[in-house]
Amino acid sequence: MKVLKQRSTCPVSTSLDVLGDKWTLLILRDMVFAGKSTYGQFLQSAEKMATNILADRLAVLEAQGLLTKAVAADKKSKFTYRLTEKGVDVVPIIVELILWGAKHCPTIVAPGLLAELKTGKDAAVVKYQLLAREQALA
Amino acid sequence: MKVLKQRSTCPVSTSLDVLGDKWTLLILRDMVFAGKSTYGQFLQSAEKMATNILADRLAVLEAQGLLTKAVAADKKSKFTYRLTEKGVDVVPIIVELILWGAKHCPTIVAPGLLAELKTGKDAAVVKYQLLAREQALA
DNA sequence: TCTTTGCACTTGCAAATCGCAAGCAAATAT
DNA sequence: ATATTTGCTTGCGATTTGCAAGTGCAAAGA
Repeated sequence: MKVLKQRSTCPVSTSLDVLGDKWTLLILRDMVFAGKSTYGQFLQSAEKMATNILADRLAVLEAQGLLTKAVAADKKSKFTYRLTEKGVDVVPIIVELILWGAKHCPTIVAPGLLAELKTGKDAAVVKYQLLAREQALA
Repeated sequence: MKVLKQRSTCPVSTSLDVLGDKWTLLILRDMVFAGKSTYGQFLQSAEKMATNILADRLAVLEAQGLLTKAVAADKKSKFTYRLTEKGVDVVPIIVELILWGAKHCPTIVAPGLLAELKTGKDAAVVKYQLLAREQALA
């Protein structure tokens, strides 16, 4: 079981203890905005994360209760990762990262999504959280 | 000059290229919510970051245009770091980290701040961004 | 003037983490 | 029976981190 060190009792610090690295939030992004749920799908992202890092981060996220791991419905040799409520709650953080990146860095965002976030951020957050919950039941 | 590698054109990824580590956002937190502006003040935080890491992150943040470095008004041997607009724009990200951490991890938040964020998040974001801009002029 | 103190880093080094390539075992597919 | 897919694990060199100590400069004190 993965144990994380808590550096202080500040909420920003404790959040970063879990989410503060270059890969963890990309996994959650893929689950929320690309509907991904398996190890193989996560590996195919543009950022090309290493297999050992992916395995490690999935274990941490499961240990921290942001996602659950279950045998896939179609294949016994496959696992399906789904977001818990604690995981669904990071959607607002990802949304803010999208907005900041889109504004200040050279990026490519799906134009529909960006417009949606700019005109009604709160509604969009609720929508993607609902979508994520629905996938968790599938 | 610090050069950052961009892993993809996804805005989440590019944001994490700059902000995605355990320390950078703590510096910005200290500037926004604790009014800190000097090397020595950053070192005094509860998380005890190493001096070389702090120097490196300040250089990256300056190179990336999130903050500016200037000789302090009172002492020529001191530097003052101030947020740019690009830096002020990360306030919403920090706010979401506070809310997630406060909800899901054992943390200690100033009760007034937490209530403020929960009852009127957008207003609170605007308020702390204004405060940060005022400090940047001081 | 000479010394001391405070501030902002820099340096050195062991330890931890990362990136990359390869290997492995169980479940399917052919 | 053999090959492929899937989800990891292992090894290892390179990079990054954490910790302690040192450096350079300006201002203050004696």
